[in-house]
Amino acid sequence: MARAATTADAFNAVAEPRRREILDVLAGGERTVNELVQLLELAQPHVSRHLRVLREVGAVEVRDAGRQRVYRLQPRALKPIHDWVSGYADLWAERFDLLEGVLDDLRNQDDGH
Amino acid sequence: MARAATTADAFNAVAEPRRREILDVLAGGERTVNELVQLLELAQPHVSRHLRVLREVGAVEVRDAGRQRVYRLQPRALKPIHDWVSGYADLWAERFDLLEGVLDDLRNQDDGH
DNA sequence: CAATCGTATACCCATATTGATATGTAAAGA
DNA sequence: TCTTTACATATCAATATGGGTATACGATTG
Repeated sequence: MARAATTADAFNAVAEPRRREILDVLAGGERTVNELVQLLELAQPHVSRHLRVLREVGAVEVRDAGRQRVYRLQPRALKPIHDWVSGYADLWAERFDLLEGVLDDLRNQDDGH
Repeated sequence: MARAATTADAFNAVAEPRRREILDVLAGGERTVNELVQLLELAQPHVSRHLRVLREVGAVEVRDAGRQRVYRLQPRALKPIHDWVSGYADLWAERFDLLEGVLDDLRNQDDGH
């Protein structure tokens, strides 16, 4: 069995840095494929394929405008990621680091004896 | 060129559901490899390899305890993910959805004429 | 020292990937 | 209608993957 498809879920889709860049650009407003090509300095077919992946996980939506296709962000698709990682956000807060330090010290003292 | 390595960064490491499960378990406290094997119902070599990936991105740390190896969470490694996705968190808030709806309506009216 | 336990690593396989390039297609313009 | 524009898709190559299984290795135990 191979690695999960990038279209499997938002986690996989967003693992690719280029796709995160695309989303970052779209966060600033709708964009045409060509606009993305120029902004990201990527080949057009690559942009199209990245957009396809993002579409399949629901992170972007398309709208036809003549012979252009306008993509826009659909940030809700990122919510599962946010929900998951937020559960860890507390754990690296400073106060927890301090606590962790204390606990480490206690452990080391135990090891020492 | 193939897909980026899972060890390239936290985003890639965490794209695998099994690795997220491992982190979720470790969020509850340190665990031995065997404990993870039993909790996750995965083959031991697979757990070991997943742990290796998580180690390489700094998401877990190991401690030797006799012939066992105790893994613990290092949540700081997930901070880049949280930082990135938090930028989108506002965008799916209800009030923004409402605003978005209004904007869509306006756009459609324009298209109609 | 031999046997066993707890982990890590090596190997094989099937698969999905990204980049590059070429080609197909629908819309707009001459 | 022919051409150009704007995208999407197909194909090829190289590669990293995760699962399965076998095996190697260090620590503990007898």
